[in-house]
Amino acid sequence: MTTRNMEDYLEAIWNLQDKKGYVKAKDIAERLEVSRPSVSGMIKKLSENNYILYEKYGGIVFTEKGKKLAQKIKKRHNLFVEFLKIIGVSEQNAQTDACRLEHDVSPETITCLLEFVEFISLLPESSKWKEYFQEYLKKKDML
Amino acid sequence: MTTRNMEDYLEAIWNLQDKKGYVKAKDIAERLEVSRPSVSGMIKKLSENNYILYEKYGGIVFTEKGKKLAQKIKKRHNLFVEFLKIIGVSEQNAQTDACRLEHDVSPETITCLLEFVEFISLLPESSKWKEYFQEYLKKKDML
DNA sequence: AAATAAAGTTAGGTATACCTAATAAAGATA
DNA sequence: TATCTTTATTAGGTATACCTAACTTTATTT
Repeated sequence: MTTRNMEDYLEAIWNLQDKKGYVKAKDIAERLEVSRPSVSGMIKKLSENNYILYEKYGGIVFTEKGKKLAQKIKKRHNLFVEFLKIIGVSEQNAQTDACRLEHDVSPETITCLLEFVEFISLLPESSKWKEYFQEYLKKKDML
Repeated sequence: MTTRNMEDYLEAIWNLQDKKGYVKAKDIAERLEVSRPSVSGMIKKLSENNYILYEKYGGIVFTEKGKKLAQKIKKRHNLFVEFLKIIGVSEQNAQTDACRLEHDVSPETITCLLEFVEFISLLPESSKWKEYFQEYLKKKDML
């Protein structure tokens, strides 16, 4: 089983891989704001659980299993960010809140949220729901 | 500072208080599916942090501070449940997922979610957004 | 190539939260 | 009231995840 934390590290590694093309323990530490020993420990754990391939002082490479999981986590993260932005949360809070929300949610909720976000995104311009929503918020402000 | 766990216990105590009129450590243990020693430990901690008043082998009473926090947590929980139900999650999953989602979310997200749920709930019947949404899901099913 | 700097690991320790087994207190019943 | 049952606590131990300080390995510079 994967813990919340393993998921966070996998996601961080995925993002670094994506951005820099390689992954250094130091960068993981910086991104997650933890100490380097903490990263060492988690790398060992992820390696033992076959999410990554790793040799001491060497590089980090995803296994198929790890890649699949990392992608899944990343998708879930983006889904939450998208939703949060739809309801008006700022980019920054959307990012940090998504990191917290994305764990331990039932598959049903993921599916529903996905469909809801899709539905909203695909609404025709003419529906104007967003304008209505903003108008609603404005009215509330004035009370 | 309160941890995620303290919040879970406070919420459980609040709900039991509400339902039975009094709170026994045993009931907390059952509701949260933890052992009774775990409950003893948390009761001690909550008491030390002035969220509840407690004496060994005695009853549990909220302080003002504890009451306020418990209410806040409960409201947040209900907000998530409401939202999850709007997007079509079953009552049961909505309840369990809300328990997980309700922690560590930024105030901005709470506000946005609240306003969004309010907005959706107050839409006139004539808006028919729900029908559109269901129709959208049905069409997807058929692909 | 040797010295220095940077990156990674190990050792040892903290905090949270959990558990089982054993013990103590309270409450119910014979 | 004494016994038995239920409930609560303490003792002792596990697992996760974190930290600092000390050490090792790798990489860079001179």
